Amino acid sequence: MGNDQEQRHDKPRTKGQGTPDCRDCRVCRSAEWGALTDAQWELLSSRRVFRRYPSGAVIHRQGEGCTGVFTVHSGTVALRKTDGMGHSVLLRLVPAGETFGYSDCYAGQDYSSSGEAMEPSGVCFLERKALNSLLAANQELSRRFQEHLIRDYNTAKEAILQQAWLPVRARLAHLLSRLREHFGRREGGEGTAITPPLTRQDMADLLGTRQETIARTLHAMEQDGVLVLRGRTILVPDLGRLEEEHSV
Amino acid sequence: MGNDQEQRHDKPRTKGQGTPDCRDCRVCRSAEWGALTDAQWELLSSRRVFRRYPSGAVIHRQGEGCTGVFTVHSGTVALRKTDGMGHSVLLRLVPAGETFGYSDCYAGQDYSSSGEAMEPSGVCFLERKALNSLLAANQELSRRFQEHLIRDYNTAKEAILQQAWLPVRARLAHLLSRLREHFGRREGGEGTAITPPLTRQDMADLLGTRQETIARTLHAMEQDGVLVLRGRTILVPDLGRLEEEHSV
DNA sequence: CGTAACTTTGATTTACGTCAACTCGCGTGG
DNA sequence: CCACGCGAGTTGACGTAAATCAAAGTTACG
Repeated sequence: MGNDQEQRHDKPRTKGQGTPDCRDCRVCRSAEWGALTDAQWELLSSRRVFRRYPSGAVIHRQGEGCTGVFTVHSGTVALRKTDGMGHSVLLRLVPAGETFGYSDCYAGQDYSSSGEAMEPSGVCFLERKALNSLLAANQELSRRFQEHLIRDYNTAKEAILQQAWLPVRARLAHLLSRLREHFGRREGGEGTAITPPLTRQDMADLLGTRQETIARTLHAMEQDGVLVLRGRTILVPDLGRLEEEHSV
Repeated sequence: MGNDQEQRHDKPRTKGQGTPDCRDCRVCRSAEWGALTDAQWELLSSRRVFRRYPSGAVIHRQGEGCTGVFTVHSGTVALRKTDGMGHSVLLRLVPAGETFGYSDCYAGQDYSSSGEAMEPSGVCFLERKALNSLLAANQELSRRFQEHLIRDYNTAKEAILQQAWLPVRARLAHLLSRLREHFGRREGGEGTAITPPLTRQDMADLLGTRQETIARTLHAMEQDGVLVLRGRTILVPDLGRLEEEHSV
């Protein structure tokens, strides 16, 4: 049993083609890396390796020795954790601009999860050694990474509480609310359209449930007028209505 | 609905009586604090506040502004996270020697969980300000705390995976294996006795299930010869047998 | 334009939650 | 010293959310 997570483990295509110039890279310059001085930024630029991954490609594999950190330049990456029996969950989605692999890298442990591209993505890789020298040289960089780590930890703790107490429907509503932040856009008429790069299976893996349950719950919510399904995009007429489904 | 978690919130007795001398304190000198120089140790000693808590007392409350970190000197503390609807889980147990509250303190956020004594416990408190100056002065201290944080984060990620895929029985077996590390002692005859300071309700809160389910599952395991129940202590004749129940 | 991946829907099962009764210490106070 | 109450633990009967199994239907893309 277990779902066939191997479906995704294919062709980690590594073309250096179209490497964007780090100098102009606004997206990467934000967040943690914004703490770097110009000189440090030069070092980073010279050591970075840019790679493109097609949708579904594996960026790093759980259990491999951690060799460095990755910053998402474009697209979306998911971190998948698998146990010894073929079960897996998606721990989180990494949107463009965010860095992942930090905690494994800092602790010097093997990757504790796999990274996979949810859509065609561009990712910058920075070797562990280079990261460490930047961290040693820049206190502020270190501080920012640690705060990011704490946010992720807090999110994980929230997830544990929710998984223990909330039914699938409430967790799904919560997920959609969060997905809206990155994948939602206001529709003129009325309401918000959310188009995450996720299959039903992916949503199930995020919530620790099954794809059939996601389909059914989504349709139940449509019946209740909370949302409208249009292929892979989910239309939410009233966000307040969606949020009533959780938190309270 | 919700379980009556208020049952515990009583008498945070604060007597300075019997404050142990930090100078000789082996238990606190270990772990993260072992990184301190003698001078820094003096500072720590002078700023620390020692408090005793009876079983069930609340040490800090989720949602309150984080004022500092706590190091368990003796006894055991549990970190409980509650949502807006009276539901709660135990995120982790903090055994003697370990420090808690670090991540909230570092991020400068409110306590993200409550700390409660599971048995009569002695706890040292260190103000945020003092911690920060120690962290600023001692790179190694900072490193150790960050590594502790990463371990906790990894544990949380494991818990998410387990909660999603493992049935209660397997999670319970896993819990007992971990409890053995701190609360187990070898019995002469044959086997290991585990006596954690936990009620059935506490175990349920650790696994995200109900007390009745814990009782039933424990008895089912006894039927199957995996363990023997003797009041609050759990006798495990064959640890290998217990571990077969999970991981595989 | 055909095949594989994804989605939906239905029927059935099951692990676990819920509700409720009853027992067993254990400490408190009459 | 016994009665009482209360929290912890156990056990049974029952309900149900969600998993499982199975089979269409649909979309996407080589």
